[in-house]
Amino acid sequence: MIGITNYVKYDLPMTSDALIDGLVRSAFEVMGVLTRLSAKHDLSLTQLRVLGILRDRRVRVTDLAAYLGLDKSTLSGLIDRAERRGLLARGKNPDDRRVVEVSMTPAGMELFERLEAEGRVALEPATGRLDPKQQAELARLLELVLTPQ
Amino acid sequence: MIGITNYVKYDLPMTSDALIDGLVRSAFEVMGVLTRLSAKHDLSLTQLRVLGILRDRRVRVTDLAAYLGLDKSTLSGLIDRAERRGLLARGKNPDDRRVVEVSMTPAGMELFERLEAEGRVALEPATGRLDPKQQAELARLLELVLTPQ
DNA sequence: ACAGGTAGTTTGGATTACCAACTACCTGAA
DNA sequence: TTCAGGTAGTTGGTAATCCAAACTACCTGT
Repeated sequence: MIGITNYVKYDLPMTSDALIDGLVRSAFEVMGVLTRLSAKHDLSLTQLRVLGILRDRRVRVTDLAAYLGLDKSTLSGLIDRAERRGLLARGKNPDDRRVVEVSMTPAGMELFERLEAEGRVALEPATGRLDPKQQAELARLLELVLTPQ
Repeated sequence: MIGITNYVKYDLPMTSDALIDGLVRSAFEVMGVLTRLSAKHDLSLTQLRVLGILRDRRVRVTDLAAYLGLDKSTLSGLIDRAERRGLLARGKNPDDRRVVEVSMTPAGMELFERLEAEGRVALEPATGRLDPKQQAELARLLELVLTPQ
């Protein structure tokens, strides 16, 4: 039994607490920055995220909901408000008239690009603590962690 | 003018898009995991965060609000609900009777520890894509990025 | 042609968040 | 000692976010 226990123990992928802790803390840090940034422009974090997704795409509501892990009904209201502000537009799909395709307006694009630039500046104090080589290494490791499979 | 432009350009701390992108994407990834985890136990992300903060501390409402970047009134309701569920407790400070100190109950502690373990498992697919050496390196770089100054 | 399924919206309710106003309490200066 | 002004937290009002269930409009296969 002891042998089996040890086998299982050493066979387990032992992720260090430090890594989990770092990932969670950096997540909260980044979300804090993005939340403050969005709030400054009267956007919610989810709205910002939607803008980011629609940046170079035109997406149907169902796909947007699936991607964000939200209910379609949640998106309805969110899109309503963004449309009223002129940031997003609803479009019909001629092949299937049930489908609503959401896309960015020029105003939405402009706002998103401004937010993006401000985000870069806001994260600078953090990223600036690494030298270029470390930045590249961190980017590489995050890419690895994020890549499915 | 060209000279000045170039000077400014090269003097700027140029953070690569890849790093910003990685940080933001990993933040959303981690928040997604934590959100699903919290939801499974009928907690909000903020409640989970409060539990994490109170894990080994007893904190006054004002400090909690400042730390989370939220209004005190937001905390009032959140603490109400958590108290009603038996996860948190309000305590009086004898030195200053205006102060309310929030602390975790044993039930809150137990729930948080369960969440913590589940979080480790939920993040395993991501962290498991790195070998132990890479995990340590990523943890080190994140620590650097997160450390003020 | 129509039964059953899919895409979105609407409605209702809980939570989260803010601000402003309020209560209770503390502190320092007269 | 007193009391004016400040601080800690709560309450009430409003808006946004989110979900689930019910609904409308539309598509698809038999």
